[in-house]
Amino acid sequence: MTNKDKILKVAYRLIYEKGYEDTSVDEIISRAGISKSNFYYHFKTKQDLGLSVLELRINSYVKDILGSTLLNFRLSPLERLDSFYNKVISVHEENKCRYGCPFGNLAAELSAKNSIFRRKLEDFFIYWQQQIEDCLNEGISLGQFSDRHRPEIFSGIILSHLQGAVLMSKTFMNINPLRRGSKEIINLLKAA
Amino acid sequence: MTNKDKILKVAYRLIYEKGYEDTSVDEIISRAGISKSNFYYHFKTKQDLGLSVLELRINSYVKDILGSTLLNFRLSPLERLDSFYNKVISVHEENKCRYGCPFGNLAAELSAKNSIFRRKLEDFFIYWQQQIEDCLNEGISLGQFSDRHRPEIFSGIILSHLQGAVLMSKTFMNINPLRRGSKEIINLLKAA
DNA sequence: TTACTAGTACGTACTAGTTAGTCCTAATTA
DNA sequence: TAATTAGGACTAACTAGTACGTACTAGTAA
Repeated sequence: MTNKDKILKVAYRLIYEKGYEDTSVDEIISRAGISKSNFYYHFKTKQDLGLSVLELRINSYVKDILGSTLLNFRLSPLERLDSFYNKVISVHEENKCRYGCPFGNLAAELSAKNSIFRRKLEDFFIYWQQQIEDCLNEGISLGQFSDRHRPEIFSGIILSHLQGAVLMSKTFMNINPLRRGSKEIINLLKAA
Repeated sequence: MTNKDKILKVAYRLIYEKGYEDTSVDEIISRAGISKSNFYYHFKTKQDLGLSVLELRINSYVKDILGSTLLNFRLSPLERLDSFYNKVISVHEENKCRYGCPFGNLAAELSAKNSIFRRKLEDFFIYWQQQIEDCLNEGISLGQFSDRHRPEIFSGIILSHLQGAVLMSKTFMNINPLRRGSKEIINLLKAA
């Protein structure tokens, strides 16, 4: 593994667990076991690294989380949404609900004071919501979901609720807000 | 106005707009026009101040925001919930959606690393959700809300969604996630 | 020759928090 | 009445530590 990869790997975890500002370059290089000059050889600034880490997060989220659930087109729309919620729940349970959503955390911390991070997050949220909307649309045409809820609006509710529920689960240190909320949303969608 | 009140007033705003860690004691005393030793005369530590500010926030939120809307019992349950959403929307529009929810922000920033803040926030969120649940229960018995949604569960969805929607509105710098989401939730509740 | 790595020292700015002591008022005491 | 004491409110100067980032030397490997 190259030193650059070591930096990215360490920062990937630290920024998620402690937040961006609270993760220092000194701690990253110490944990990666490399020199500071080497850090600044690979990354122009701390923000440069932070943005790289965010892109990595997005890519691996799309591939590993969404790809096997919401974007797994071998599943039906209902199965896709359901498995997505289950996957998110199991990830947060593994972390004892401690860390919240990597994107929501960065959005809360940085979107007011750093427009570059804000725009990257905004783009990803828009993409994410669009995937939910597509799932809802297909589910409605297949008769799996009630047509009472307009996908364009309801996808926004699903994404917002997910962000808030993960935050509540983190604050309560308990998966129930996310588990119960997601279950009820699935029920709402199924209800005729 | 006493120096202690000046400190509280300045910190009240700064902690909301910039977050807790990003608000330094130096900036607080500089804006309040007092000395650092005076700060530490009135507050044992920065956290001591932060907790005082959080309590102030909670009290004034209950009094000024909830008191005139969700807890204004001269209004019907539907009017209470509707006016609550409208109030939250107008507050965030005044801030150009920049700052997010004062409680959600602190929860995202601190609940993983400071259990005192976390518990205070948890208590308030529980209280908040209970007030929503009471509103839903009364609305159902009056026939204003559909009995399809169990208040105990749906109040959690409303609170989580609100937190997430405010965060999305902050990230998008646009009130629509909150406005459209809240409107749809009201519709869901009204639907027979 | 170019890419990469280590090490060390440093600069500047900022952080929370401490120290020792001043000023003023009000109560107490001779 | 006059001296003394206690304590609240306050301050300038300081400590000790951390942050990001830079400068420079020196070395390794494809």
